[in-house]
Amino acid sequence: MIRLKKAFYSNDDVVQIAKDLLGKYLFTDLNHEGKTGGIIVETEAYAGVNDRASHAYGDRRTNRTEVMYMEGGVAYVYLCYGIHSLFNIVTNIKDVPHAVLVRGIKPVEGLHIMQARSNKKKIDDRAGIGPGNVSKLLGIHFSQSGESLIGKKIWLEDHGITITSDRIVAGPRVGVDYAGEDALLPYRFRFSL
DNA sequence: CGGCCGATCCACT
DNA sequence: GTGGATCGGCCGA
Repeated sequence: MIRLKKAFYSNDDVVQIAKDLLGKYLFTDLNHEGKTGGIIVETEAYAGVNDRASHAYGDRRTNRTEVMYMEGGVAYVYLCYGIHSLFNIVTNIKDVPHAVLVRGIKPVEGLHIMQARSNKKKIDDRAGIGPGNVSKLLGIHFSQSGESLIGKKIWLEDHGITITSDRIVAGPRVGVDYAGEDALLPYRFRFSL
């Protein structure tokens, strides 16, 4: 297994990164609660200032979105619907606000810890589907926006799983109807185990 | 300062 | 299939 390094995140093709992230392992080890993680099974790419679905559309620099303008390899986490923290992986170079939303994981590591964090009866392969659920199981909170993905709290690993393009299903992103034509872009990627 | 709304989830019908 | 929960961020005044 190899920890993903800076170079992986600094690539300028956010759509390619969103596809490459499928099959990678996402781990957290927060507040000494123990290591938790799973395999990324669904992602969405958000392509910066020209993407109407992105929070950074039109070069909107605010306190919240400033994290997306950091050099690739940090977490952009924000509150959605007043309840859910959504976890994104910031990519590209400094001042180019690209990001990939992690929409689903297959739980693998620290299942009992995830169980305690969730309201679910059982942590199965479906428990990590949905971006709100990803953060909930991993213990990620929007206050952790800006956290490095090269550190010891949140990180990604390559375990040699390769998802060939014929196994990847692409489609339009979820919940972005307001984005006009950009809502139709096939920037959502999934695969089945 | 007030009002609107969202990259969602879950319980309930 | 549907509607309620719930609150920070953004924008206009």
